[in-house]
Amino acid sequence: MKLITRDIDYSIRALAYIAKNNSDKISVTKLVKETKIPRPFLRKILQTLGREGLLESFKGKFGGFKLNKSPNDIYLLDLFEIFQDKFDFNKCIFKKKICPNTKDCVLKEKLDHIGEMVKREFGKISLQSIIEGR
Amino acid sequence: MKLITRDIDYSIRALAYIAKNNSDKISVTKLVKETKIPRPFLRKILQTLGREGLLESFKGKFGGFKLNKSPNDIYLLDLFEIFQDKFDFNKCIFKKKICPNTKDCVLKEKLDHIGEMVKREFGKISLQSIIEGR
DNA sequence: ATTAAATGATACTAAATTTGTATCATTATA
DNA sequence: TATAATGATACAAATTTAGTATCATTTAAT
Repeated sequence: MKLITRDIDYSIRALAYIAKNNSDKISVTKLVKETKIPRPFLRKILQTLGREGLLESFKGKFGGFKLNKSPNDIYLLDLFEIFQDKFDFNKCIFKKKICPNTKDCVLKEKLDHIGEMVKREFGKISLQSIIEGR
Repeated sequence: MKLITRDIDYSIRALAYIAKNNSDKISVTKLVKETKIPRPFLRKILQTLGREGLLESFKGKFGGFKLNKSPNDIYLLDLFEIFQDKFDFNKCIFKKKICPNTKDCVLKEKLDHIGEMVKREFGKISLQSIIEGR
């Protein structure tokens, strides 16, 4: 079990670099040099972050990306919701079948509760705090 | 992201059934009927739970499994440690390579902290509490 | 003794998810 | 007009999770 996937790890590295240099537009080419993230994967990730409104993108020669929000307003939770949450944080393991152990679903309640707790913590971690290392 | 894998879900269902009928030895055949868990998978899981000391096993005809501990002394954390923890809860995403963003590893610290929190919660959920539905 | 019904150990396979690649279209600047 | 960027999207590889199969050993009843 990993709390976050690689998408999110890479997103943070990229966002952190962009945030530190936010006067310029930062191209994928630059980011690849700086972060060693595989290029096409990084491109896909940045495109997603653009669509989701975290980054502003500029096409054409000398194009690139800028933050679309303050690093104080970007949270790990945002990334989690973009990249992981769609896969249902804690769906019942018996997909469309009827769970034969309905009674035991207190477990689901408990896990949901823990899931919410994790998300609350993710909601406390801002990009700014990561950049500052606090 | 799933907080627990199917191994663990199945383990709980099986353990709960065994706990409720702990005067008898319960065979895999019986458990499959009751829980609809795929037989060979369940067998593998129970063998593991045996090795790990949660279950006592009886070979031979009319053999089966019994709890080796009180349901009050079996926690979700035990199952987590048996089935998931070995895969490194929160290992750095750059495996053997040097992480090019050392500074950003405050992130790892934060995630580790959340991981510990999750485990603490797992440590509060006993088999007994699941059976009772509280 | 023999048979039936169970677990032990362990190797193998399939499915799902995660990670990463490739390509073609469009856009902006020099 | 050439170049260097992003947008969209389909595809492929690697890893992890889930599930199967098989052979050996044990136990109880007949």
